[in-house]
Parts: sequence; C-alpha cells; structure tokens
Amino acid sequence: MDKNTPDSISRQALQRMPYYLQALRAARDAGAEIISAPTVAAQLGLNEVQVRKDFASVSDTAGKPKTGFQTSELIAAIERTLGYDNTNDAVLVGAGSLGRALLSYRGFEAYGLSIAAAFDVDPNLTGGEISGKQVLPMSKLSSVCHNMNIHIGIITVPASQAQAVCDALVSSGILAIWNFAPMHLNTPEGILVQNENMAASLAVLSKHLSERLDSKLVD
Amino acid sequence: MDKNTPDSISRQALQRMPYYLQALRAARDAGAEIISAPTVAAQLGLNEVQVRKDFASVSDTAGKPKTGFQTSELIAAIERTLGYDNTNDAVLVGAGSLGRALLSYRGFEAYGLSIAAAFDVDPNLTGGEISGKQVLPMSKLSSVCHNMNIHIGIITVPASQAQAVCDALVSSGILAIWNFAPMHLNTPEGILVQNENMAASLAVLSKHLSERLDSKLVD
DNA sequence: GCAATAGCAGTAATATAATATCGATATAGT
DNA sequence: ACTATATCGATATTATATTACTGCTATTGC
Repeated sequence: MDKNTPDSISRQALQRMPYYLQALRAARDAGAEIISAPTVAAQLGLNEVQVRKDFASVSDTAGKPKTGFQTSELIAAIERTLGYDNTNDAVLVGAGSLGRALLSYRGFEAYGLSIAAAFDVDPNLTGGEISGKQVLPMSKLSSVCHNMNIHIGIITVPASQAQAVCDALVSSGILAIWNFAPMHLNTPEGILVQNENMAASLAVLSKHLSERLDSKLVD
Repeated sequence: MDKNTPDSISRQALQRMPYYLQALRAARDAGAEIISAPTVAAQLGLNEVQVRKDFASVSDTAGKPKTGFQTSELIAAIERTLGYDNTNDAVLVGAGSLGRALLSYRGFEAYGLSIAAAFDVDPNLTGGEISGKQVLPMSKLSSVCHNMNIHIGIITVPASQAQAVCDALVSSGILAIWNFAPMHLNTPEGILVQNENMAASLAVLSKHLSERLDSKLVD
C-alpha cells in the first residue's frame, strides 16, 4: 500500500528531458550560470509552468525567484535522472541495413548506450564484424546476455520476425526493448517496449504534406 | 471560417495507422477477407472502440455488425490516407554516420519516401556518392529542392547546426521536416517538424531500466 | 539605507484532449 | 425466430497541459 513512488515522471516529461538538456548545455557553454524556466520555455516553445514542473520533478534544489535555477545543477540532475552517467550495454538483433546503420552510428555513447554485440540468423553475416562489433548467431544470444549482464535489446529485424526475436530477448533476461520493427510487440508484464516506428513518423509527415499541398492548390 | 476539416485525424491516431496496416496485411496474407475491430485490438493491445473509431476515420465504407470490416478495403483506405501510394521525394542534410545510415537504409521506399539527394558542408564528402545517392554541397540545396519539387527535408546534422539547416530547408521550400537532431527546432507557421529524437527514446528506456534494476535489488 | 516594483518560483484550479466504458441497434448463424 | 457478436453513438474517466493566483527575491528609485 505504501505506493512508494519516489519520483514518478510521466513518459512525455521524460521525453522532454533531452531537449532541456540540450538547451541547458548550450546556455551553460554560453556562460549562463543561472537560467530561468521562462527562458527555456521560450526556446523550446513550451509552457513556462510545464518547464518549471519538469525541473522540479528531477531537481531537489529549488529555483530562486527573480533569478532562476542553477544551470550546472540542473544539467547534473537531468543526467542523473536519465542515467547518462552510467553506461548501459545493449544487444542488437538484426544485422540488416537498419541494424548495420545503428551499429555504425557513434552517437549513442553520448547517451550512455553501448552496443555490446549484434546477432543475426543469416550464417553469411555471423562470425564477422560490423563497425567493430561482433556479429554472432542467435544461439549465442542468451549466454551473451546473461554473461555480460545485458538488459537492453534493440530489434532491427523485419516485422515478420520481430515477435520471435522479442520472445528470445525476453527469455534472455532483457528488460527493455528498443523496437525498430514497424509492428506491435506482445511482452510479459514488466518489460518496457519503446517503439521507434519510422513508419509512424513518416505517416505524420506524409499526411501533413498532402494536406498542405492540397490547400496550396486552392490558393 | 469554413474550417474545412474534411478528415482531421489526431496525430496519435495517425501514428497508430502503420500498426493497423501491418496487422491487416498479415491478416490478409493469412487469408482473412474480413476482420473485426476487436480482433485487431487484441493483437495490438488496444481498446476495441479506439480501433473502430480509427477505422471509421479513414474508411468511408462502414463495418458490418457480427462480421467486421473488409480487410483489403481497409488496407487501401489506410494506404491512401498515409499517402503510401504516391512517392514523396526528400532531401537529407548531414552525411555523417547517422545520415549515411539512413541513406543506406532501403526500408523507406515501402512507405512512399525516396531520398533524392544528400547535402553536407564538408567538402571531403560532397561530390561523391553514398549508397547510390549523390552528396552535394549546401549551395545546391535550394535549387535542387525547387527544381525537383521536393518538400520533405531530413536533418541528420549535430544539434549545433540543426537550426541553421532547418532555416535553409524552409527557405528552400521544404514544408515537412524529419528531425533527427536532439534539439527543438523553431519554424514558421505551417511547417511540420516530426522529431525522431533517439535521445528521448533512450531516456525512457534508461529510466525504466534503472527503476527495474533497483526494485530487483529490493526483492 | 529603505520602500516600491518587476520578474520568477511554486501551488491550485481549470480546460482540453485522449482514452475507456456503457447502452442501443443491427446482422449472421443456428 | 432466437442468440451471440459487432458496430455505432453517447457518456464518463483519466491524464495532461494551460491558466490563474500567491508569495518571494532581487533590482530600481528615492
């Protein structure tokens, strides 16, 4: 009954954090030791109160009226909240074009994510390396996850195989899944699935575009 | 005053569409000529009524009680709504690791997106080709967009340059921007920005993981 | 040095949007 | 004809974002 929610941050608040981080770092690099919520809100196109609430939810030190928040303290608080300080290892399944793309992308390390190894069913791919990361057969998945204590799985296989891969990851001890396959994954309770559905993004883009171009014709 | 909203679909409804599409195609390929909303809802872990409403918002033909909706008709309706039938050309700015990754990814064509050309400021990159796509200097951006009638821009540059690139895209006639840079972009009215912020996704993943692992220690 | 003022933080209340629930109607199969 | 199941419209609930308000702190003017 002791609900014990020390800091329950909503998902959308969490997703705003990286934007705050970027803005705060830029401000700090520009020499701003102190920054106010309205300033950040204006930069990001958000509501002042929302920004304040988000800041309050991660930082234990309060802001001071008329001045604002300590920039460096806020940055540290957000980084701590997001776990950017301690690196998380991950495995990637699916060494196709998208998988190779992510393996060669070096930007994740800045956010505390390190891809330890890749896996694939295709014997032509396994055994070699892609961007310095080993590509292993699926049979090694479980042992690698357990031995290296890995809890994050990245799925970059076609939709038809995604659910099977997901099940394999779950039984290998994976707790959080980053799903690039354009489909819904069924998982047991307690497993988080973060969908990175490019098709969904493209849907929004494409729809907006067609509406804009249609209205342009009317003009 | 004539609001002229023939079919205003909410953004999250739009983002569910690709999931419906995947499920419906799978059902069709399995031989199901007719499919009901509850069936799809169960597969995707959604509410029945929500699925029904989403179907109704794109399809003009009503579903029939006791049976459901015509699978093929629904698929066509969603594809039409998302504009997957007519291909949209796009330009990509930023031929770094992420940009190259997207250029080499062949999955977009299935969703009606075709990257016509890439651009970069680095003279070492421009002039060549990546995955069969020309890499051009930024000076050519505007003319290419206008000549080829391109209205979608993909930003894969570091955050520090993203706003400048965004401005350049807007003044080149771009109406919709797919932003992979981990920062907020300020745009004029009428320009759609779809953020594909991997950092935001990682934030959710990382937070969930740390909470799970902490609770595991308590067990 | 002191009072007045302007700007910002913090909390509460309202508004909005999305989602889930409920009731009524219609249809296919038995 | 009856029953089970699905669509459809209307309502209720929830989560989230916006607005309004109060109080505090630093700057400005006297």
